[in-house]
Amino acid sequence: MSALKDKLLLVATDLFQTRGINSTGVDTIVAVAGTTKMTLYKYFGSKEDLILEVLKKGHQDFQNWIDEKLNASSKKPSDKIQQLFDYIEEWVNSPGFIGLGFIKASAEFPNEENPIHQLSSQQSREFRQFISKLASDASIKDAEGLALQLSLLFEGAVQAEQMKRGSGAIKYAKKAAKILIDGAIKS
Amino acid sequence: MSALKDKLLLVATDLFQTRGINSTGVDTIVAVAGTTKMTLYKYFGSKEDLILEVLKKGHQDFQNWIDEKLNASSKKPSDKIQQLFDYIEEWVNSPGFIGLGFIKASAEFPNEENPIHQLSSQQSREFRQFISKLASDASIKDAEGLALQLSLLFEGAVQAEQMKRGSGAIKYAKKAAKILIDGAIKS
DNA sequence: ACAAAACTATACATACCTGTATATATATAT
DNA sequence: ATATATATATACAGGTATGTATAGTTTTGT
Repeated sequence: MSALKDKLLLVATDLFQTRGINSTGVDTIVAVAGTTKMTLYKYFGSKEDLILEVLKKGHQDFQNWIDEKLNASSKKPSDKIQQLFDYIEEWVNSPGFIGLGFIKASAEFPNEENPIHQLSSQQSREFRQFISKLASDASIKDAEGLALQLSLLFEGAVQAEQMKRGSGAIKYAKKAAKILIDGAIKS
Repeated sequence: MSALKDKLLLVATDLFQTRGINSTGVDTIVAVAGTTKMTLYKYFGSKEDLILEVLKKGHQDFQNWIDEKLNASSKKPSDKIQQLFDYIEEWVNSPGFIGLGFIKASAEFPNEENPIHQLSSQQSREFRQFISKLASDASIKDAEGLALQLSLLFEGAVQAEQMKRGSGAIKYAKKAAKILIDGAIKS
């Protein structure tokens, strides 16, 4: 990957999250990245392409991070799901945290036929399935139901944190997750 | 209130939710409302003013609706909080449901100094305080903690439903809410 | 009927947006 | 060294955005 393409993705990710996607023009992106529009349009055919790549990279980075953390800490399935929100909390409270791309993107592109909306929707679904697998590995009966509940807490907390840094939402989301997981294990 | 102003608010509310706020121009709004820009700018000094009024009206309407439902059904505080998600489910599944304005608005205007963001943030806080009062009336100890958790479920479910109608998120949010409320009562 | 208010129609100023055309400069590789 | 790929600089086309200016029409109240 070219250094400039990387820089453009990085800058766009940050600007999209802090100023909004529609409110961030390509002129601003190239100015901050220290390059020109010609270069941006060489690597990304359109602004839509850039947005899609930003979303893909953000989602991959997050999934890889969480995956590594879970694999490094424990091999026991029932531990993994219990630790999920510990790592989410760590991620939310890390200095570089700027939120989740697909939450903002789905709000800014609500039309279900829009490719950006479709990708956002898919990423939300993928993360839910990831939780669902953790749950079913831990022998939880209604794994999908629990996964949906935990994803609501997760997305709600990230949204709250995007809205106001240091909201403390993640702390209570974690407590709620523990209660729901314990309840799902026993039943 | 003038009939045209009302119509403009109604049309703007719908278009903002279904197409996004930044993606909806005032020309589109007046065309759908069947009037002209001159009239829009007579009632609303700017597009920002219109957005703010749309948000205020949407929040008031929702709060009034939920308030009435809760007051009509029961006078017992401990019943009210238990029924909260029943009515939220009814609201989400009602035909005219288009989501919550402040969720989309805070995503589209992430800058904390922006008046639209500030209003969104305030409305989210107000609804959380509303839940908190229900909880403390029901003699729940950590009323604020529970209120935060329930608001995460609520906003997460509405977001999921905005993303994809018929997601079923609210059904599981309701189940989760029941577990969390029962847990908070006993402790 | 007549005056005031409300509303429409239309054109426009100004600014910004995405995307491209053209020409030039700078690395890199063989 | 020389060709090739990479990047810059700049201007501009075409579209759309918000907001206003100006003039005409319709409705309403008395």
